[in-house]
Parts: sequence; structure tokens; C-alpha cells
Amino acid sequence: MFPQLSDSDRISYPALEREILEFWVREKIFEKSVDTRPEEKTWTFYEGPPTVNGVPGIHHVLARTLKDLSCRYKTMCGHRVHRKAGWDTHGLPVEIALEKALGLKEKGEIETKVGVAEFNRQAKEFVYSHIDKPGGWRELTERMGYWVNMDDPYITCTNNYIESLWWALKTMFDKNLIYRGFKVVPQCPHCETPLSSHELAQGYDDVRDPNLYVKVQIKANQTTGQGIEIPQDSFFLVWTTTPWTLISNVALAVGSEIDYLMARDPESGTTYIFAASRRDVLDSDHQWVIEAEFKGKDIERVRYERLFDAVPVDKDAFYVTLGSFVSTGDGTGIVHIAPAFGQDDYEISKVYDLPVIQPVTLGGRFTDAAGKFAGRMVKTIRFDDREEEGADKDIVIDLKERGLVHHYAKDYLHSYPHCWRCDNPLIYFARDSWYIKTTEFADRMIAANKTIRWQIEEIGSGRFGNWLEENKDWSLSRDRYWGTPLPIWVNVDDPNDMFAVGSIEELRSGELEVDGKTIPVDSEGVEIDLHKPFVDHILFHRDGKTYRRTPELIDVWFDSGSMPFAQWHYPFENKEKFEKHFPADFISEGVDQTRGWFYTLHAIGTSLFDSVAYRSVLVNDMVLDNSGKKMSKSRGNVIDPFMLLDKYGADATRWYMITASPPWTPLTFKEEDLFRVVISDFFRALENTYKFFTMYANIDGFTYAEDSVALENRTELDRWILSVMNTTLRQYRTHMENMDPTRAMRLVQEFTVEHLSNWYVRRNRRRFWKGEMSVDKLAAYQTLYEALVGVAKMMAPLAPFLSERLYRSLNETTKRENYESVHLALIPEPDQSQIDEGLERRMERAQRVVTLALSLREEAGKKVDPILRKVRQPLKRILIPVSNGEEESEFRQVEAIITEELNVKGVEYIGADRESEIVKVKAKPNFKLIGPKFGKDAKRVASMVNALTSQEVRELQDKKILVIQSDSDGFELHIDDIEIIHEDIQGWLVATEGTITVALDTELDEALRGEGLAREFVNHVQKLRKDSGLEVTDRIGLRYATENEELATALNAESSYIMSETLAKEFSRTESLEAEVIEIEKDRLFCRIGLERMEG
RNA sequence: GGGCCUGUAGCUCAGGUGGUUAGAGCGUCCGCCUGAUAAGCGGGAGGUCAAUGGUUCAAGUCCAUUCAGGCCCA
Repeated sequence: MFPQLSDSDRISYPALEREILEFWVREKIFEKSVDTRPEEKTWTFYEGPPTVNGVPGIHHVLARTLKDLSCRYKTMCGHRVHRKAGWDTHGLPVEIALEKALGLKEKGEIETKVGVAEFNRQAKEFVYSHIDKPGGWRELTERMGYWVNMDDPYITCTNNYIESLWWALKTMFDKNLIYRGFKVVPQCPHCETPLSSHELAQGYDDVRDPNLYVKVQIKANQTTGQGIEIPQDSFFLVWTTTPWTLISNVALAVGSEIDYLMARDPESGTTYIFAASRRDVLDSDHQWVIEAEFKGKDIERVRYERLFDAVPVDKDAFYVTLGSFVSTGDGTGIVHIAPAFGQDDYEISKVYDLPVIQPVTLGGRFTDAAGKFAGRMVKTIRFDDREEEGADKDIVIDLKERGLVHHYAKDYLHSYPHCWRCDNPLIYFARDSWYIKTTEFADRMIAANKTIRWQIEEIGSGRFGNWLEENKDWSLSRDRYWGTPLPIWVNVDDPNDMFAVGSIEELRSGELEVDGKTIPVDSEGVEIDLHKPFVDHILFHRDGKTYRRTPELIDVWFDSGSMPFAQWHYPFENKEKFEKHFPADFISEGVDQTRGWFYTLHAIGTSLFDSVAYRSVLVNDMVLDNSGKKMSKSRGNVIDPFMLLDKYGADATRWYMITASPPWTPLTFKEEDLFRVVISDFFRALENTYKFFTMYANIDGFTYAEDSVALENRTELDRWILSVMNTTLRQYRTHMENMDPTRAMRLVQEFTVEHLSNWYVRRNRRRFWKGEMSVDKLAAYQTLYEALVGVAKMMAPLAPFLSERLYRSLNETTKRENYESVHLALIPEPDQSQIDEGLERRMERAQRVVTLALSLREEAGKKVDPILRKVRQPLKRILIPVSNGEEESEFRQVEAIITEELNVKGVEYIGADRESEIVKVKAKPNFKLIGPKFGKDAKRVASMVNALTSQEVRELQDKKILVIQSDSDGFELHIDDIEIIHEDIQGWLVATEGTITVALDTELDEALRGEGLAREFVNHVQKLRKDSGLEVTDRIGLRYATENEELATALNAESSYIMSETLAKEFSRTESLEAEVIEIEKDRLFCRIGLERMEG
């Protein structure tokens, strides 16, 4: 007996999935799916570790589905796929979440209120509890069916993991790839730490910033390089969006070859200097009086009056410099220079030996040196408990009061970098920090990237490729607490004397400060913890010099980028394991990781191992809400993944997310579609097909115990569905290997719904319910069984639960395969011997004939007689014109299918010989041939072909060649240059699609009418049977009463048909009957029907 | 300002190498079928394939420009 998929009538997918989950755990199916695959067929996957703060979202389901289906697919192809889970536990996200939990307002309070040791202890506790908490990562991962080993994960904050990182850092340090430099870096004033460029990439946001044109007064009585005198009361017009940097201004910059104007505003009498090309943009209604024109280089070193003089300077400053970065895209072509707050600014300060003044703290606050603005935040920053307004506005007011503002509005709309964790605007800030010299091996990264298979390619060559081309050194250090400490110890007396520590063993040779004393690290009772503050208390004495650790941590992205080796504690352990699993065959993450994990893996892999870290990568885009908007907490349009899993189940959610749109395009998430397209279409069709199969298989006791019926002994339809299945399987495998699961799974769905359920099963129903077991029936069962198993396997990677239930329900009864789970089974290679393209083509044509004929019935119902519309009414025949015997025989092979589906008695074929009598033929140009052959004349030839008479077409058919004449010239047509279509059949209803034409005989005779009535009668009996609660196998006695002799005659004539259809052992007419009156034909023929169950 | 992606029916999406009636599903209206039945099938309505220009005998498809949306960068 085949079991039902579910105990209840309708399957509850979430309940089914919980049962399957239990089964997997109980029978250790995941473990077996790895262990039963041979070691030498290892296929390596790397899990990108999610940061374990906050709650997982719907996009995580998408990303994890892609990983899971890829791994499951490879497993089902016989590969051994280790899947080690990983958790990213360090860094800002965790610190910020913890700060919030502890009620800390700003960074400094971590030290003053909690203490670093306690803070880090709690951070560790926090991440561990987050993994396992309800609604957390572990629950999501398990519930959605993502198979990854969470019992032995890599966790980035363990000593082992960090030790591997230290090894990597030391290796790089010893290769001179790590250095300390004074550079301008993006700094978050709120988190008080610099960010790397790939972190920067996470947080661009459109904002309105100040749009300030400030007047900078020129020192009196100077002349330009051209000898032009600059009058008093002249101003440089300078544009900026960051007024707060004006306090730190030390110079202006112009473009050497840019044209500038000195122009007087007749209204105010003031003279301005600005770029000539910006004139209209600046002030379009002004009638400027141009006093002079010159190049930027002509005004180099022209001096100006300082705007703010609070901060003292120690070098010559406040003059015009030349900068290649100056553009006239916006602004005035004159750029103000504050070396501490811009990359270009800093560079130019070195060229001109300008002072660098920095009256701003790392927390983005003006220092006392800033005079009246001391203590103010430079930009508006949101803290947990308050918002502090930036100084911009007051600086502008100050300038305005001094008459130095030409124009101001806060309306400059641009995208500006924000902190990816706290959302506050970043500032650029010159400071000391540590770098990895990635630029030194950028060319190797570029070369290696060309060997990576990117899905889609454009990400690899475009976004990622460009990023590598423009590579900048990796800003490595962070001024935070919870993270991997930078293992560099610096001579306390000489900042340039330093070394890196690369292992715990090496650390043990140091000394630990405890209560003002120092003891060897290797002492009894010392517990090594590779975090702050422990490592900060370790000193090294070497050659009489004392070394102390530089206080910074490293970028958390270095943690995850090192997972290929750090997950194995390489090189301290597991050397072989690492080597076997490096590089990865496959990774998959969101497109936002392009400059995140994809990059750090690649950079670290290239620098340490001179190798790619992954051979292929499948990228997914984001998930949008049902109106196409980005989901965000602030918009309140996020979808809770657990809600979906509870409501629809994991399979449906997974199936929807992958088949709705390719993963690398944004997914517009429509819950409604999830239900309609997946649950009520695909899953329902599959469920019904299985239900249908088991219903009859169980009646007939089919368990696939018999030998397989040879292919040649199966029917046309059997061979057809097997052929289509194998064709589907072939395409499926191609798409899956190409990392295109969307196409692959859409094919599986189409096969199931269209071909298997809607055609194969529907056309075959009678074979299953009619008669005793026979070879034909056996073939039907076997074929349907095989198709269902095929579907279960193909869908298994994406819908692991339903496929499991389906496969087990089938296989547990037949025991044809020795697998207890579909995920331990193998997806077969397509069986070429079962693929018959001719057969698939024939069936397609049969389906088109059917469609055409049904549309003709519709038409006949309107035009001739409504009865013709009813398929229950048999019709005499259809006509199909054919061009040759081969075509005719193709139709003949599927004739039974056509006649049954249409309920017509026969098909007549009209060959070329008989055609002329009743069919008009027309020719349609075949442009694919005519185009190249006739070139410019193609259009004329085409219209001549369209105009060919029936006669001419026949001539062409006979002779294969025809010369057609136009006024001026003739063209030789070959038979292949045209397609023949049959246009019309006298006295028949005709429909044509492409080259197929069907005509319908609408004449009805007595016999046909009688048959129609009998079928109508049978239909009513079946309804009664069902309403009376009879089993499909029950025998009945059947009586009817009617006053219509026409009906009685018909029923009498068809009695044997009626009896066999309704399983009636007796069938008779009676005078009267206690039963409802049934209308057999509208308003005309009525009867009463009585039936009772009969034994045996 | 630069790079990449997207724009096809009311909605979600298909449409190798250019070939003349542009498709599917859902929704909607009409009908059919029914021993898979809280299923199934057919038909109708619904499209200037974002716009403009070009290449070509022929453009949804190739090229250029523009517009709109998205992502990424400066």
C-alpha cells in the first residue's frame, strides 16, 4: 500500500515539515548525506558567517536557500559536500547591540562605566546566546531546512580562530604587507573608529547637505601672473558642502588649465573670481562685467584673508594652490583646502608644505582650539538618547554676519557615506592607522579574478573587477574593544621598531603585567584570552628593549575573509583538511558582499596562498516588498521569515523565492503569489497526481513487484512522458551546473503541472480505472511511478521536505531503491534511450490539433448549434489536411489521443491529391530563406508569394520549383522558400495555427445524438453514485423512468455502454420512480434515476 | 560625474545566434469537462515590447542617444 502524503484531507505543509525534520534528526540523514559520498568526490562549499546580532530576515532565507539547494544538488550528484556552519561574532555590530542593551550612550562609557574586560565578557556571552535564542539563527536555519553543520561551527571569537588570524597577520607583516600610515580615512564620529573602504561601500545614502558659496577676500594689491591687478574688495567664490571644515582651511585650490573670470557685479560693485564655465550656474540673472580672464595657473599663490583665525598655524598658508582634482562639474572651480579632512586636501598639503590643523576630536567634536565653536559636534549626530546638532548652521551665520556669504541653502542633494552600523554621517579624518598593502598584489588579484566563475558574469567583470582595478590599501585597524587584536608589538622608545606575534606559543614567551608586577605569560594559572584587555597587558623584552602592543583591533572583515584556513585552526592543526578544502568550489552570498566578504576572501587568499579562495560564486540581489520598495525596519514593510514558515512552510517559501525571479535580480516579494503559484498550483498538482496514483495503485495492489515493462511495450503516451522527463532532466542538469536554479526549477514545475498532471494523467485516467490488471495497466502504473520519482528527485534540492515525503511514500512501498531518503538518492543521468524527439514533436502537434478543434467546437456552439460546444456530444469526424504521407503517419500515431480528447469518431486526412477539391491552399513566405536569397527584393517576393493562387501553389508543390514574374523581372522560388497553409474547406469550420489546419464536421445523426444522450445520462448516474457514498468499485442496480421515447430509445441502444461505465449489473426502464427529475437535455428530455448497491 | 543592471498584457515573468499573428501564469469575463472533483480544459478581452534615431530585405532582439527605476562607486 502506498500511504497518503498526509493524514488529513489537505496537507498542512508546516506540520509535514516538522515531521520530516524529526525524521532527519532521528535517522541522521544529513550526516549520512555527507558520509555516504566518497572522499575523492569532495566538493567544497564555504559558509559565509552571518553576524549574530539582531534577528534574521527574509533575505537570509533567500541566501541560505541558494546555498542549501546548491549543496543538496551536488550531494545528489554523488559529491561529498562538507558544510561547516560559521558565526561572525566580532566587531561593531555586536558592540553596538551590546551598548544598547547596557544602556551606554557613547563609546567612552565602555571604559568608564563597564570596563573593557567586563564589556568583552558580556559580548562573548551575547553572541553565544544570540545564536541559540528563539527566533534566532539556529532556529531559522533548522526550520527552513538549511543543512549546515551547526554542532561544529567555526566561531570567530575563539582563541583557535584568532590564533589563525594572528598567523595570517604575522605572515603578512613579515612580507612587509602591513604598515602604519598617516592618511585620511572615513571616520564614524559616533562609533569613534575609522572604517575601511568596503565598509564605506555599505552605507551610501542620499542626503541634503549645505550648499554654500562663501566669499573669500583677496589680500589687497596683488597682481596675477599675467600682470592683472586684483582690486581691493575682490573675492574668490568658494563652494563647499561642509562648512565646518572652513575652520581648518589653510589654502584654496584651482585647476591649472581651467579658465577663470574676474567679474564685477554691477549691483553690489563687488568683484568675484570663479571658473568661467560656472558663470551661468552661479547666478544666471546677473549681468557680470568681466574685468579679466585668466587660467588657474596665473593666480597660483595669490593670497587671501583667512576666514576663521582661532586655530594657530605654524607654516605659511592661505594662498591659492594648483590641484589636478579641481573640476567644474559643480561648485565654482575654486576648492577650499582643509588637509585634515579630505584625501585630496591632505595630498596637496604635502606638495605645498601646508600646515595641517585638526581642531576636531576622533569623536567629531571641535576642540578648544576651535574658538567659539569649541565643544560642538561638527555634523549632526544621533546618539541613542539624543541628537546633537552640527556646527554648520552657526558657522554659516557667523560668516553671514561678516558679509562673507554669497549664497546659502541646505539643498545640495547627493549621496554621502554613512556608518553601516549606526547610520550617522561619516567624516573624513586624517590620522594614524594600519594598512594592508593590497595595492602591491592588486595585479595578482585581478588575474586570479579572471579565473572565477561569477554568476552573473557582470558582477565579476564589472563591479568586482572595477573595484580591483581601483584597489586601495586595506585600512585594517579599528579603535574599538570587541575584536581581534592587531598582534603588533612596538618598541616603547622607537615607534618604528616593531614585530608581529603569530601564535599563542610565541605569546607565551612574553610577560604579563599583573597588579603592577610582571610575571611570565607561561605561569601557572594564567588563562590566555586573545582579546582586550588581556593582550594589552603583555610585554616583550627583547635585546633590552620593551615592546608594548599597539592598541588597535582589526577590521572584522578580516575575520570572515580568513575563514578558509581559520575555520580549521590552520596552520596549527588540520593541515590536510585545509589543503583538501581550499579553494572552495562554490560560495554564494548577497551582492552587498562584493566589496565585503567576496573581496576579503579574495585579498587574503591571493596574498597568503597566491590562489583564488573560491572557484565559483552565485550572487543574489535583494528582496523588495510587494510594491517594489526596499524592505526596511523604518518603513515597517519587512516580512518576518518565521511567519512565512509557519503559514506556508519552508518548501513553498523556498520554491517561490527561487522560481519567481532569478536570484541575481531583485525579487518583488508577493505573498499572494507564493500561495497561488506554489501552493495552489505546483504543489497541488503534484499532490493530486500522487493521490490519483495511489488511489488506483492501492486498489490494484500495484507495488512495482513485477519486472519493468519494456519501453517498446508501453503506449505512445507512456513513452512520451518518459521522453519529456528525460529531456527535462537533461536541461535541468545543465541549468543547475550553470548555477541557474530558477530555470532548472521552473522546468520541473512545468513538467509536473503541464505534462505530467494536465496531459499524461488526464489522458490516461481510463487505463487506471478500467478492467483487470494487464500489461497495459502495469505499464501505466510503472510509467507514472517513474515520473513521480523523477519529479521528487529533481525538486528535492529546492523543496527538501515535500520531495522527501513523496519519495519515501513511493520508495518505501516498492523498495526499488536502497535509500531511506531522497537526499541520499542520486539524481540520474538522463536516459538517452528514452528520449524520442519525434514523439515529443508528434505529441505537441496532437495537442495543437486538440486546441484548434476545441476552439472550433466553441465556434460551432455559437454559429451552428449549442450542443456542439459540449464535448460530451460525440462528433463524426475532423479533417486534417496533410502535405505528404509522412505527415499523415505522424498524425495517425497520435490519432487515438486526439479523437478521445475531442470525442470525435474519426480523423480524415486530405492528401495533396484530394485537397484541390475542397481545400484552398495558400503560400506563406519563409523569410529565413527568402531574406538572404533575394536581399532587397525580399519584400516584393514576399508579397508575390502571398498572392499566389491555389493553382500556382500546387504547381510549386509538384515541381518543387516555380518561376514567378513581376513587371520587370522573374524570381525562382523553391518549395522550401514557402510554407503551405490550408485556408479554407468548403462547408466546414476551419481553424489554422502555423502549418496545422483542422476542420470540424458539424453534422449530427441519430446515432451520435443517442450516444451524446447516453453519456449525459452516465454523467448523472456517476454524480448519484458519488452522492450516495458508493465506492468507485461498488456494483449497482440501475433503473430509470422517462416519458420521452427518444431518450428511452437512445438509452436502450447504449445500454451496454451505460452498464459498463457505471458498473451496473442491472439496467432497466420502469414506469415510475421516487426520485428527482433530471434534465438530460435542456427544456426537452427528462428522466428519473434510481440506483442501489449490489453485492459482488 | 563614472560603472553595472532593469524597463514586454492589470500583476509576476518567458522571449539562443535578428525572420513577419510577441508568449505563459495569475486576475477578469464566457463556455466546457468531471470516478484526480475545494481538481481539470478551451475561448474572449487585455501590448505603439520605455522613447527617439540608426544599421538591415527584415529589429522586442544589434548600435547610438534620451527618459524612468534599482544597485554600486566618486
